Amino acid sequence: MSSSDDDVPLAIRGRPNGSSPKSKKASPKPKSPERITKAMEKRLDDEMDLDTAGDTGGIGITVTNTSTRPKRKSTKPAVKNESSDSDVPLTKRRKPNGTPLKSETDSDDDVPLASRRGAAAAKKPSPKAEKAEESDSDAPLLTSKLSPAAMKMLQKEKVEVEKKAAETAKAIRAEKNLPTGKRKLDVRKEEESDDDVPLAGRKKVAQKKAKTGKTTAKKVVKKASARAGKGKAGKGDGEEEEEEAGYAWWQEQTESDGKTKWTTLEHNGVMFPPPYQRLPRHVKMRYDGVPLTLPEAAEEVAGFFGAMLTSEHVKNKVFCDNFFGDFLEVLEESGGAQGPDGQDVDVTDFNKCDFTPMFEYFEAKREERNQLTVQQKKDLKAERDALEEPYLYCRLDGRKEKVGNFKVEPPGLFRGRGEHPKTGKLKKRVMPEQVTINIGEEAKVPAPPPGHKWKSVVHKQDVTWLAMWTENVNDNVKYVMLAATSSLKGQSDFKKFEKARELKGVVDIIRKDYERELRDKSMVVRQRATAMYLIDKLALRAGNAKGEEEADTVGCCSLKVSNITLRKPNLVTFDFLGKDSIRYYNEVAVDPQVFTNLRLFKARKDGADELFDRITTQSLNKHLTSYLKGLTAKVFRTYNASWTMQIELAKIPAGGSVHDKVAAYHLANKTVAVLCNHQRGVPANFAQNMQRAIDRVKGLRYQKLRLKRQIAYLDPKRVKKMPDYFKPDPEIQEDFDTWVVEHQKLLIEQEREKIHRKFEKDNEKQVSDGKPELKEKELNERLKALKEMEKEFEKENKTGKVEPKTRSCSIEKIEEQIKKMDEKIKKAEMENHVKDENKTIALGTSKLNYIDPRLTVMFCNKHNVPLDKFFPKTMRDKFKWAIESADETFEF
DNA sequence: AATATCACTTAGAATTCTATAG
DNA sequence: CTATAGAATTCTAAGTGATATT
Repeated sequence: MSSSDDDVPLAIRGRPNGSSPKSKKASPKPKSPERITKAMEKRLDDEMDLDTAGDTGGIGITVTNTSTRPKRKSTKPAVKNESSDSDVPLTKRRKPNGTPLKSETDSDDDVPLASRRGAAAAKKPSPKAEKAEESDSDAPLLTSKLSPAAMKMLQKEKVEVEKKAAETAKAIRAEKNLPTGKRKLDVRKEEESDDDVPLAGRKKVAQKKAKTGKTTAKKVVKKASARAGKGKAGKGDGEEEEEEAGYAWWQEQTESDGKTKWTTLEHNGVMFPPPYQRLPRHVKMRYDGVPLTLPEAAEEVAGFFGAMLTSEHVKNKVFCDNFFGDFLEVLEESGGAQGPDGQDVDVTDFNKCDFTPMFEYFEAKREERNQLTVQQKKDLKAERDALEEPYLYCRLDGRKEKVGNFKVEPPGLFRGRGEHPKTGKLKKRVMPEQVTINIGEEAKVPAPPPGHKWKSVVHKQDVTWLAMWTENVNDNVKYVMLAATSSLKGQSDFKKFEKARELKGVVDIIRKDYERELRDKSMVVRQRATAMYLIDKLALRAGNAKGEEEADTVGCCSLKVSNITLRKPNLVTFDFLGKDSIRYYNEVAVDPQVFTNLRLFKARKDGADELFDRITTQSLNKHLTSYLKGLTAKVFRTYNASWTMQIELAKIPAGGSVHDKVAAYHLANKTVAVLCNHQRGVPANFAQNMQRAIDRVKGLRYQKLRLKRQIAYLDPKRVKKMPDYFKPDPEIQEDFDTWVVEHQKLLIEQEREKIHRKFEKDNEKQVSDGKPELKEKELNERLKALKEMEKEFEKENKTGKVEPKTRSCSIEKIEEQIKKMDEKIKKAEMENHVKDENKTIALGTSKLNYIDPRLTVMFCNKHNVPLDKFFPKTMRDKFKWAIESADETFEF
């Protein structure tokens, strides 16, 4: 059983000397020397800074010694019983957020599909980590998991990809009549001037014009016909449609100064959550077995926890402590708890609290809601929709635009990810008095709820938010902004991808520069070059400094010494918690100079010290800006993701079914997701579902065998002629005789249920038709079929033959059926395999944020695949600009 | 220069909807 | 038709990076 679970609940880390809540950690003096000498590099070899453990061949993992583990590791939970976690079903295991050592690895795995790579899988540190390791062969990573030969292939491929990138860059510059020289000054100037074109490159405009002309024309036709068809549907009809169609900003060439986001803005403010409704009197939490009567405010907070009893959060000590602390505070403020006789009860011990009555009440409520008829549900929904209606849209510069999160976040318990020190704290109800409204000067200010007023009303035209408040747990600002489908968001999305495409034009120079600077004498330069290398090759995030009161996670610039392990000759193991406390685990063969540098940066530091102690994200970004205005570390992620996608998509051959194309696209998508380390938790009952799916396929194989056995029945000579053909598929051969009996029982059982259900239904019908109920006799009559089945199975098991049900059944027809069955089996098996492979990989994030949507449009056009195979409704809305401006010729 | 503030994008989990296998 | 699995959507936390402040 995974011991990684044990890492979840940790004691709250005390914050020394009441530093200001938001202060970022004070950067200590750099420990690394300012200049690097040859001697220092030489000396590295004499120092014991490398892990010498392990034979070279192995993926054997070096266990970092305890002193270099992050603090987080060494802080052991005060109370922790090992056994409690082992009760958690496999499938509910939490992802390993705790940077477990390899040795803590779960040896038992989530029921794997047959094809699991043996040794490698067994050694994996955790399911999460596995993903990182299992990087697809196409991922631009040099993963040491692979055989030396495969590694070489990979390396070669990576080189190819970069070569291609360099060629592209040169081509771009050549097109601009620029020298292809190294002097970046020239390039920089050009890029900068180019950047003044706010949207697409000027050259593209003409091309786009032509394209969009087409679509516009089409639309006009459609609209006209729609109007004609509707006839007298309404006079404002045409106008309405114009409204809904939205603003095709990508067809305009208007330049904005990039500062002003709007000139007029009207909206209806925000929607507050409904007020708290008290629980029925009989629903009470218990304290030491005694039902408590709580004041309204305290009851609400208790309910927040009570509703979560099945969540993983309640197993987290920090979460419980934080909740309980805040609960007690509210309880005291609101007057305290009473027992059944009205006596005061002093609540002090979390462990004496029992929230199950509340939990059960909420569950019952939910079930009740579930039981409503379809119509009732519809009515309820309509009611809700009517309430939301006023907030759905705003009017920005006269245009109707969709608003995103117009609902004020309801109170609840803060669900911080990973080891967030504040997780579980009470998120208080937001009052109108805390909300600032941003709206046009001319516009009518939305009325605050009766008896309340807004904190303030502002008219900031340089921002896009409509309303704002500060949340109480982390003092973070929450904004109400437009939806992703809005033109404002669309434009900035477009700009993001255009910036990444601009990077194409300079990326080769940047790469040459940092490769050279890997050997620079200056520590600052060398650290910067090394960080650039990691950001570029591994798509690491920038890694801004973080505060004391946040989860302890890192990105590139904030990597700690303990996050990397080095093994000669040039293997680096990255193991750290990144954004959202998602583990990044990767073993990579790096450029030898990078390896040397990392050794140098680690030298004479503690595990908790910063690896890159002389650079910051700001200094790194400042440097990047000198190549290209607006170039920052995050652009590399976008660039590498989209570029990788383009390369992967280009590999997909023409021809084949739509199904094949879809699968191939998803595979390309997966490559990108792995590159970006996008992971997801395995759904609670994944293993169970998987097993069911596998059993279903086995069942199909048996059905296939039965078809063959029909042939055996019709033409017994064949069995002699080709005995192998009549054997069960190899996949079910093992213990077939035992299995098949079990399976047959199951089939009979299923049939029995079916008959029962049918009987009951028929009975209901009889009753509603005013006829007498069916007799028990009738049921028994029907159940006789089961006996028949049983007999047939017995006979089949003896003879290996099945009598066809229908007379007119030719061998040819049966063979046809077998073929169909084979296809069905193959498809189901493929799907199961993919499902298992992707169980921990989140494809959505890269599709939504990193892969230029025009690539998907290009792919669909080129291969004639409907776009909705990849973009669901909301994405099609969000990427409307891409859908209407790209065709099969688009190149990132 | 450090750091605080602000605005915005990116992210996985949780919830709701829906398609389809049974 | 209905239960369920998976897809889609919603929610809000957690990043990045620009700019203001000290």
